[in-house]
Amino acid sequence: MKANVTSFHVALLAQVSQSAVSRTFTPGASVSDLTRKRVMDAAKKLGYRPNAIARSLITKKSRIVGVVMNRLDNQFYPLVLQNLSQRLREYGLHVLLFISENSNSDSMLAEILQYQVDGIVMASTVLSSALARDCANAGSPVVLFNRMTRQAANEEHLASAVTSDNEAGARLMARHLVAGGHQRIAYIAGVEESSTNLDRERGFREELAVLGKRIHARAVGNYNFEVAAQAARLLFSDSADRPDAVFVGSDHMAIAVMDVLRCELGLRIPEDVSVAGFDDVPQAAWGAYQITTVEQSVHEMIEATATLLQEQLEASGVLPRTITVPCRLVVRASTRKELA
Amino acid sequence: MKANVTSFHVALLAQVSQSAVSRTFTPGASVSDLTRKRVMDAAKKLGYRPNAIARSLITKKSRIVGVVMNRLDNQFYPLVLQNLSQRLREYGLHVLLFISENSNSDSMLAEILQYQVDGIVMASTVLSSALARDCANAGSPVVLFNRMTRQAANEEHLASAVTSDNEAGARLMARHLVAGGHQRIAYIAGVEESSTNLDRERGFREELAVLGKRIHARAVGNYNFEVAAQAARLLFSDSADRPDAVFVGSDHMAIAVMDVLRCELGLRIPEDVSVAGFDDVPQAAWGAYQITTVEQSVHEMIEATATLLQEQLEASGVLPRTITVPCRLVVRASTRKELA
DNA sequence: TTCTAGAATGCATACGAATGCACATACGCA
DNA sequence: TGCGTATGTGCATTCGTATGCATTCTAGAA
Repeated sequence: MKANVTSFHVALLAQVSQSAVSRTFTPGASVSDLTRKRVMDAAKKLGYRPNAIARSLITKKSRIVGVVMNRLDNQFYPLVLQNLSQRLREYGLHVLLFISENSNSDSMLAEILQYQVDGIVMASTVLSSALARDCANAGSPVVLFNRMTRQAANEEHLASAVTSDNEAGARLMARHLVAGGHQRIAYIAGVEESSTNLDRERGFREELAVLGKRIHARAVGNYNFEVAAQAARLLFSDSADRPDAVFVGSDHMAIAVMDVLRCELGLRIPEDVSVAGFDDVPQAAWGAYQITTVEQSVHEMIEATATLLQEQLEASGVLPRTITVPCRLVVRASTRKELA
Repeated sequence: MKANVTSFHVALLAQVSQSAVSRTFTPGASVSDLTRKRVMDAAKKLGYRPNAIARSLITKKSRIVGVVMNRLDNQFYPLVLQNLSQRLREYGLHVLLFISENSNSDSMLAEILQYQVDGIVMASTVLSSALARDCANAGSPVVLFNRMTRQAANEEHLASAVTSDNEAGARLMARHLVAGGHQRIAYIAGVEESSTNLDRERGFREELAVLGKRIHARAVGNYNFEVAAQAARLLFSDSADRPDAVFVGSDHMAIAVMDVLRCELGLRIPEDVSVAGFDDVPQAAWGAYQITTVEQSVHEMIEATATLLQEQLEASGVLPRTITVPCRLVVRASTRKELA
């Protein structure tokens, strides 16, 4: 049970200097074939593994990206996490995962920065100006995932961002629902002040207006399963004036809504009421739900995230920027198509 | 934009030695109140954050736990990840996440070990003897999550493990299905050679035998959604001799099975056929599925994992051990209860 | 007042790898 | 032979923090 095999031990056995060992394990360094072979042999014999911690200390590159997520019960985020992890691994980057409980996201950020992460992906909290500045000072570029900073002007140059085109997606859905002949269209919001919700709600409202309609009723689901279920009960409490369509701010919430409508209120979908979601998580395609939704391409969003991270890592001085990924309407069985 | 504030800069400003700064940030070290205050003030003024990398190098404790998972599409694992992350954070540990794609789990392990992780949680691959030994040599205790090593005798002392009592859980389900008067009971396996599947299948088979029944038909779903759907199609291809109950190796697969049975084959659940799962993921409780299942308590399993990790971290020389968490039958609407 | 235990502090070094610099060697060409 | 260039190598230092040791300071007891 040999504890720590260091480059010195390898050097000793290979009869070369420690530098030679280091160079052998540094791509592109100048080492002769003979030396390399001797080092590799000795390393294998001793079971040597370069110490990433020590390497990070001197190179000032930890090859670690901090990823902050909120909760993982909305399946969208596990998918993001999985894709992101695999994509970053191709760059030789690794994911240090933080699940932000409630509000202590600044103490969490402190922990992240202690690890000298090369970058941060925030798919969770809104980043305050102060924190964004902290990260910038610490030399850790930030990519906001699926959310924008509030005060664009001021923080634009502090963090990159990836979002899908929430507004356009919501517009598509507005047109789809109106085309289906729905008259009393309701909206269930996510977290009200979140950029995703603001954009989706704005797009939906404005496109409805263009078509001569308006949001007939509205409730807040907070991107939360239980809260969304409550919102649905609320919206449908007045049986005389119940909506004939509900656009829900996420598939995850839409499922809660559908369960309430069908199991508790005995309504048929889409005969009695249409339900639509947003995200196109795998569950939206499940046989029992078949939710009409707006697809956010996880693949493209991850690609964009990787791009933004990389351009911040490679060259310094590159200004952060925002990439917006297009959305796509996915029509399934949960909404009525023909005019009533 | 000041790049790196080190303990020296703080020491300079606070007019103390670098040691004093270090001690101020080391719980339990000997520092006077006056010194501590001056250091803290200076640190705040400069925005100083201890460098965890440098600290790790000298203390040989990275406070990082490597977590290896397979895919995150089975919701059980995101839940585990979320709970684990939060639980470890209470110990001041952080999660370095690895999603193992297919087979290259040994190259992945090499990467993990380079980061000098304090421990490893494997919720993914079976750990070979060789790799287990590598980890032991590297001083990183391993906790296998939801899986056991194959050759217990030899590796027992190489890795700890947490599993639920898969066999007992499957027995409960066997009794439940038999009590429901089912005659042609089928089983859809997960990954055939996995310890979870072996235990579940054995328990199920043996308890059926005790009750004078046997597995009427069997297919393999590989813990995969699509494969499970195929398995269901296969099992029900002969309409003359179709099962009247299916015990599926995981809820995730059970959902695929239910979709096939209802949407493709037009069968009613549980009137025409009962379906049962394993895990009790949140989706199992969704209105459209309401799956009778065997609960694996994520909470208890995480607690056990944390315990095992901690006892390996604290004291050296403690032998690895296995904790088995009890299962519980959760009866919902997807299985027939009364005798037919 | 003197002595002593204990706390507080600073000095110097260590952790393990990367790298600037100086030097050695090899090769090609005039 | 001589010079210049390219390549390979080792020495010594560096990254930022923790910590053993020696030293100083404080306070309490004799």
